[in-house]
Amino acid sequence: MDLNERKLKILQAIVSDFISTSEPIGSRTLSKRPDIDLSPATIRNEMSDLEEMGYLTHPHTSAGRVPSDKAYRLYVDRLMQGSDLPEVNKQEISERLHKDADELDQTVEHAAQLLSEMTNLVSFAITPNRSESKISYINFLPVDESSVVLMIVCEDGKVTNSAIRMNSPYTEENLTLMSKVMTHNFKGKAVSAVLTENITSMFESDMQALAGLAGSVVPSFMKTLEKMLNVDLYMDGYSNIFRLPEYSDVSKARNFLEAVTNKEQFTNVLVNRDQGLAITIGDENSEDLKDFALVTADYKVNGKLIGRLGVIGPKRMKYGEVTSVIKYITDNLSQTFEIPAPEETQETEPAEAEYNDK
Amino acid sequence: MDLNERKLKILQAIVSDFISTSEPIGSRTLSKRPDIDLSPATIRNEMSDLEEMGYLTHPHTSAGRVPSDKAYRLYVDRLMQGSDLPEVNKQEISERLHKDADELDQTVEHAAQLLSEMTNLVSFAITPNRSESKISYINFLPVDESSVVLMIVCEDGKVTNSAIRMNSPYTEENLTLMSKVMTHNFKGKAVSAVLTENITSMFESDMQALAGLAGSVVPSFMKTLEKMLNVDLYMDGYSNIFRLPEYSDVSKARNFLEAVTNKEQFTNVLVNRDQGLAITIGDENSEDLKDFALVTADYKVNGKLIGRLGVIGPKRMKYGEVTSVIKYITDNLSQTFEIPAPEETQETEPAEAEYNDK
DNA sequence: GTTAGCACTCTTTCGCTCAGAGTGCTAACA
DNA sequence: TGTTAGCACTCTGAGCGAAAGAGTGCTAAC
Repeated sequence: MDLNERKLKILQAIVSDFISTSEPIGSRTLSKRPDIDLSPATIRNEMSDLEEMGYLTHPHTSAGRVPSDKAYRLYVDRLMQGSDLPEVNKQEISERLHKDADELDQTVEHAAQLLSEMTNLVSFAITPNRSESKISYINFLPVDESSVVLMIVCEDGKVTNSAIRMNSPYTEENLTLMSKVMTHNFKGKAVSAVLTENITSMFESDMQALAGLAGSVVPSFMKTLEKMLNVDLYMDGYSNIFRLPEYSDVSKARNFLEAVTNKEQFTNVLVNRDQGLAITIGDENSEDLKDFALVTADYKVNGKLIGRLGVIGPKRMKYGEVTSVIKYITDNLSQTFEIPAPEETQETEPAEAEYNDK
Repeated sequence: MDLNERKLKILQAIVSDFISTSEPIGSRTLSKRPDIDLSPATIRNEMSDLEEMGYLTHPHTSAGRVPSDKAYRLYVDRLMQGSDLPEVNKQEISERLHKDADELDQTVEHAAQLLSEMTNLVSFAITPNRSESKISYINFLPVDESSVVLMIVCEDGKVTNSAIRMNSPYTEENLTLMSKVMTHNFKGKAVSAVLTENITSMFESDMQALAGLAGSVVPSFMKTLEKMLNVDLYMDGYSNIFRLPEYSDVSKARNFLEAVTNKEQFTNVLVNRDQGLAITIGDENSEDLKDFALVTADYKVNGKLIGRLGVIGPKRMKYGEVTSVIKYITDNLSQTFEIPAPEETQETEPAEAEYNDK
């Protein structure tokens, strides 16, 4: 038995109808669609075939058909038409992303908010692992007698800092020296590379005076590097899911929330997805997410992967709309932060003028 | 009619029974309690009085009594016995908070996690507004030709940084100069004070060369200061609420989630609470939180308010347990980060030894 | 002042029926 | 041979009434 044109047409109709209604689709309903000119009986035969082939299931004998995970996959790969985003939405996205677009992190949060609003699903954003970021410099700054701040600046401009409590007194000169020694040793190296080095041995060859500081500083330094390997997860729109009929059962809603608020586990899932636009449906996901579908896309700046944005929701998701919103937003993000773009930035002109004046 | 001893006893029994069962309490149930030696009929009379006085309500004629907000308030103020935390729990709290206790922010997140686990409620933590933090120094650091990082260090050791995209080329010397000028002007001043100053005018009297930089830098500086006024909100345990029978109705659960995930609004509520241990119940809260109870407590370091931790849940909350957990955790947090405490910190001894070796 | 008794109310649950939706199969049709 | 009409059958879900259970309020007696 093969998937001929007619079967595909019926399958497509079932999937898209089910996506919008979340009700099992019966043969009579389908036969009324203008694009399907077949009698209910014929449709029933085809449905029966499709069920045998694993594309449809039956909640119970006298219910209509429901798409299987396999059907969603086929739908996404071959059947759905990628809806083009209405111009109004495009405009709204652009406007809301450009307003306050000076800080990447904040803009990404706005993007996630926007995404959950426009899709009515739960959205998320992660920053990539920074293990391959190169260190630009390292600075220790005095705070008070017993604490200093460690600051690590990467070549990509990302700054990480953490407070260090000192076990022994320090002088500002020692701190400066420490900063210089460490910067000298680690500048240009990737975070992951530094983490595997034997740092303490480094200080033996260096100044004796620093050894005292090193006792307090090195463990904190290592911890801070490890902290840089963490992926930040931002989520939005939790309550959206409760508007969907499939979660009118509280225990289902709770399962969803539990899967999704287990940050560590969920982050792990997100980190390990394919790059670019990735859609996973039902059993393509890990066990705890097998009732859901995820759509993610990456945004890049100057070709470098910066982060990942996406949504999670029920398998009967408007894949076409969702992917086009996500793609539009990630593309927009990428453009906004593209660096070699010294075009017509109107606001800056006064500043330039001021500068040239003097 | 006054609240005599017997009425109080009955009221206490009703509130505490209702807290643990969430079922309306009938006169017969109460009469079976060993500590209440009255017939159902007598209890009914008292209940009727208590209802008239506004402490109890009736879901319908043939249902038992349910405490009103007023009753919860009385219960919290006068009737409940503050349960002392079992030693096991105390130990667990101490252990889990001290593990990895070098970074305050992270420890606070752990504390909130712990809190939601132990209370089975939704927990949250906020950092205080830093408008009165004093600036210690300001630093501009080069990243690449077109971007620099602005770093503001406060006297309390908190560091805020943001990326600035430069509209015009800069030299490292200029950056350093800029850092010095700004540090000189703002050191020791509170963030809120700096925000009201006319910064641009400051530069007129300063170096001409800096004016060019100022065009890019000053707006970002102001934005960063504003960012410092933001209060961070961390939340945990969303899914706990779905285990409670009162949220078996999805629409109620959704209302809860919506009230609580509206970060801006919810943060606002949390910021404006009384200091110290604060309990607000039902209509003591704002309209959108009128079905819930909140318990919050502050943690301080060296007498200075550092942050606030708490839970939100149904009004029938185990106030005794919850407050003792929260108090124990906040006290513990305060102690952990108390600075002039160079006592027996065992973990640091190896480091010290290492130091003495050399 | 307390209590037993009783009529009354309201909710919840259970079983039942019935309508509706949909299927699968068979037989007829083009 | 593929398509369709017809029909028996299945299953769900809504609606209904009865009955059980919980609890009250009132009255009258202790």
